[in-house]
Amino acid sequence: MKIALTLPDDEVLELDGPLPAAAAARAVSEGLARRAVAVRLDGRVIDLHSELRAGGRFEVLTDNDEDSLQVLRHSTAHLMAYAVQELFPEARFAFGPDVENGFYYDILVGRPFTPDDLARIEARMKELARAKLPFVKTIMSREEAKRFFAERGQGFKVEHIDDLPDAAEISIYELGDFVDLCEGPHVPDTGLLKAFKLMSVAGAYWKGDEKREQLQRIYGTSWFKAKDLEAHLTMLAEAEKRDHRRLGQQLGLFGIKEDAGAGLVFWYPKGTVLREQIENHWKAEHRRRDYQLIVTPHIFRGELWRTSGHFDFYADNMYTFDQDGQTYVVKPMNCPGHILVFQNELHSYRDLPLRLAELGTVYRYERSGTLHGLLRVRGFTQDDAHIFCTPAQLAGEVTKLIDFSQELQRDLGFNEFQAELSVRDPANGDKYIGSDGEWEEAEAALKSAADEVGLAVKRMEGEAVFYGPKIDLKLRDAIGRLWQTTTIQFDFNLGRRFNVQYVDEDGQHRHPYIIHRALLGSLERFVGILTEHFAGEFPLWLAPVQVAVLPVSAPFRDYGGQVTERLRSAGLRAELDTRDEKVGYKIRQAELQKVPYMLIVGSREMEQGTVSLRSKKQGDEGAVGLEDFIARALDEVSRKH
RNA sequence: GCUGGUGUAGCUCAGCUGGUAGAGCAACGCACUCGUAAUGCGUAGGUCCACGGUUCAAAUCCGUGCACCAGCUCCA
Repeated sequence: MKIALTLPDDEVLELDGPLPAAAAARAVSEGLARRAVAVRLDGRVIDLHSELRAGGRFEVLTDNDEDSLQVLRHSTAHLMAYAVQELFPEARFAFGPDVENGFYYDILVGRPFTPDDLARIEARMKELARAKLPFVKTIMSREEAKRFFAERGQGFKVEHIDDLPDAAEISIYELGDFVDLCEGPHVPDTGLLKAFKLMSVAGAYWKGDEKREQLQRIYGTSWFKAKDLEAHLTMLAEAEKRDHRRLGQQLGLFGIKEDAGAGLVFWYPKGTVLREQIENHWKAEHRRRDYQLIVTPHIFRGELWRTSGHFDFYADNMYTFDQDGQTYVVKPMNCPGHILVFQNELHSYRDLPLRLAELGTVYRYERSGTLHGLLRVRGFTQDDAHIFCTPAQLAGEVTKLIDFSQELQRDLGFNEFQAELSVRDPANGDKYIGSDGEWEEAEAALKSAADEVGLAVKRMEGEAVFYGPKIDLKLRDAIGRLWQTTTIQFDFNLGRRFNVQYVDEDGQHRHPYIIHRALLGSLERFVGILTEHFAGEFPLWLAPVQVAVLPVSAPFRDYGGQVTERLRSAGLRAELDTRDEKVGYKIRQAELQKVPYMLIVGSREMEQGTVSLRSKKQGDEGAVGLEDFIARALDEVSRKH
């Protein structure tokens, strides 16, 4: 039989089939075949050993292809499982997929893996890899496969087979003495597995279910080339250096105090300055866009949370207390408060869209294991707003929001964003509040708004919360990581529950649409991200200390004092280092504190009325006039970068 | 919440198999009066996370709780 393969350049290659994919690759090009890792047929990646029985779009994948990395990583997971099986014959294997940057395998063994075990496993993997063992695929019937794994005590595999759809082809892969249930694909042999490293071990549940067995998950990373592995490890080291928890302490920005409680953030003087800059900018930008800023209480009576429905859903996560026979709730959200403000007067359609904004501090009980520095806390300040609008205003408001979000975050140093549109789970319809029509309308508004600002949106089926669809924005930081910040959510729930109304043109009372949104997410989380993004070297307008004035020795303190005072009167945040230390020491301290500018003053400067400028970016820049420096610094502040 | 690890001076950490604690930085004092990433000497500083247990003796071993770290699960 003839098999027609359409190559990426649209050329069609006719071959006698069936034939192994590797042979087809050789027919395309010998050189390419030597570098082949797998092939892609009609979009599906398959391994080189597999027989081609039909034609289609055909592509040979080399180590340059992103899909090849996935194949490599999944194959490394098998190699690891093989090594584990040899060292721990009683091991029972669960899932072992590839993930971003690597792979893991969930394994059940009688005792915890130690770092020492990981070293042994890795060493054994290296030995096995050098043997260039082939990955051999075999198709089995369902019953045969179940019997096979049952005989070997691999209960998870048997259970997995039962979960596979009836139509699924059941295949196993042999790698030396290790046999695994797997649909593939894999690299041809272990010779390609060279640049890998086992990273860590952590607990994980069988099928992600807390009620099922807890397994040990070994994480590893795997690359085609040693230098890629190295680059990855360097990136991880870089991320560690940027860790906001470490920098928060080193730079005197923020921290968490065990005495006060987990997940509760203390903002130290310098961190408070940083936060204040962000808050001031945030407020100014909101006023400019016709938002009205409000302040609402931190605790509300329990009744309000019954009305809002939060008690039903989140009682376990709310901090409550009783006083005078009343239950109070420390607010976990600002919404009910904003609704009360809206309802303070009767609104006309002419008032809409009405935008209420608040830097509202909320508290939520989060499970202890989920807490993480400033990124996941129990008390945080949302940069919150609620927009009350008519159905006709919906799409326009969302467009404005997406624009606003990106503009605000660009001001703060981020330039790349991704968006996700979370919609209903069609299979679980009655979980949601609001009519089909409302959901469709809201979804369309979100989609068209994103389109209008040219933002690509990934549709997340079933990811919406019960009260409405939402669009989330993620930013990409300086070392390529994505962080979710902005969320724009429709709320079909609160308007009804609180019976929020406005008077329309025709005199009828109608429910406005409510959009709930946070652009930065929370100040705590955002400052954590910001700190890692800039590695603590904040742009001048945000830097807690902008200028350090360093007298060369004691006689020049007075002159340094005058310089400092002038800087402060010009609106710059300057500090004078009066310590009895050599100038080299003071410079080092200012460098470690990541102060953008240092002004060194001694006899020369005092005589000429200048300062000697040293910038964090360029080092020694020589003598400059104080007023010239001030002009330059103020300009930099106003440009925000 | 779960699995594993960790908790020692303000900070970063050392302290082997049990014999009541140590370094660097920071702080403070003295000397030096200093020119672009650490001047020298000295002083002070600890409920070894908390509570209970084992032991003649616990920072060290055991239990419980709390906190932190890596993940899992969760995140209005």
